[in-house]
Amino acid sequence: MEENKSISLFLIDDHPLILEGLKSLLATEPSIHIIGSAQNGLEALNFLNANPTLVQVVLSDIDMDPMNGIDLCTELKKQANPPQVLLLSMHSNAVMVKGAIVAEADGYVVKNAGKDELIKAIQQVANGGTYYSQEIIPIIYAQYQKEKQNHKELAILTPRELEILALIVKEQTSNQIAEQLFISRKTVEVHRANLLQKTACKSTIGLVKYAFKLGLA
Amino acid sequence: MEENKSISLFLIDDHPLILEGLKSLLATEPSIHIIGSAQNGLEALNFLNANPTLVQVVLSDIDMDPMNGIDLCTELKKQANPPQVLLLSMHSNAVMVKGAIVAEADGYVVKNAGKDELIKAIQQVANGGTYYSQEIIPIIYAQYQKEKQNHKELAILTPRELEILALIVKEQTSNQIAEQLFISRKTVEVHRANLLQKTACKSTIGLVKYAFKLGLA
DNA sequence: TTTGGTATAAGGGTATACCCCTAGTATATT
DNA sequence: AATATACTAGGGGTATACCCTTATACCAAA
Repeated sequence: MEENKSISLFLIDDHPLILEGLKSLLATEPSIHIIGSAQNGLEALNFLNANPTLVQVVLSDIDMDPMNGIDLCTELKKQANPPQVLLLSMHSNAVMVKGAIVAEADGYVVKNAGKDELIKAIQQVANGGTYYSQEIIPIIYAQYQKEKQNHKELAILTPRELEILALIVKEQTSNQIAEQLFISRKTVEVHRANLLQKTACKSTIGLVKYAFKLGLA
Repeated sequence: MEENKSISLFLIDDHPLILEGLKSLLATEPSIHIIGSAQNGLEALNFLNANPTLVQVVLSDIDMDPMNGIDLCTELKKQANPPQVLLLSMHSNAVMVKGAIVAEADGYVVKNAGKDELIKAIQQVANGGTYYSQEIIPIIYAQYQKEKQNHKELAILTPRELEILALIVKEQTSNQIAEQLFISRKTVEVHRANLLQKTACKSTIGLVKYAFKLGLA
């Protein structure tokens, strides 16, 4: 079942210029015919829900509002006979790629791919396969490891320690934190000491930087 | 001098898909003919230097490497008879727009503009005019004010104070900073006091947050 | 030439951060 | 029942941060 019939494609991108560009680009490819297009995930979802089984492959940008490409994919894949979803993105952003995988996207193509690669990706997912641009794979892996690391580090800190860290970042002294939490200043100091030890920081300044790095501030 | 002759255009975008898309898009417009294209600023600059007076309008993306669209524009505008430069961007990012203005770009079109708007922009800059997408203007203004504020705050701090702030963020104590800068611990403490006073912070923690906010860390 | 800003330095004082130690209580986990 | 972990709390000590005031030297702008 290579390409006996032409593939029905639905295009989604919030930038009209790119949308029109992709249309022109793919218009010359006989194995693909474009059913329609939308400028955001919500609009696309409405069309696809109203016309099920019409579209084989959905080619969607990720950055959109309302409803980005990943959320659209998640919604589509909940259905009984979902179309194949091929996501397009500007960036080789690992978080996005991870999101795409979680959303069960059938493929992920970066925009600095060529026309040939795009067409190959469309054909591949249309045939029930997957297509992820080669270059993103190492990036996902690295970022994935890093994220795992962050979560592990956060898990070390107890709820109380996180609470106190938050107050430290708010420029509160140990005395103020103690009053606020109805505990002794000494207890706060114990938590501080544990925070320093667990995070391997030399001083409160390190804790603040740590909080920033983990996005707690 | 409306459009007696067709406009010679040079296209630059690092994403082949978008580049090819734009080509297809503009190919149908009789008032414009595409001379050539490049995938980054450096490549474009080389071509344009080798072939001066050939190109009337340069339509360039901003995010590129090596040499982004703004730097390319700056370089081009240094020359005797520079082409008109129309910049394209994904984002209505104020910093970029400001950069474009500083670089003396003749226009700035966001990618969620339509084909008609793009052609209008090209024609307008080809005729010696300028074209900035309507929607970005309020955003520039707001961000511009904010930036001015940031710069004003930064300007308050003397070079020495910035130097010491950087060391504070690196978790150095006053004694360590003093040793490192071959000055007295007391002097460092004076600088700290001035930093706290100028930034209206309560403690070193505030200074660290301040440094983060201003992108110094 | 005076004025103002910057950088330097010092003495003296209090509050805070951080170090060492011990130790009770509650809640899970095994 | 025993063990582990989190949270609580104390005593005692040193280093650091931060507050007050005063003071000198340099340089540039008014």
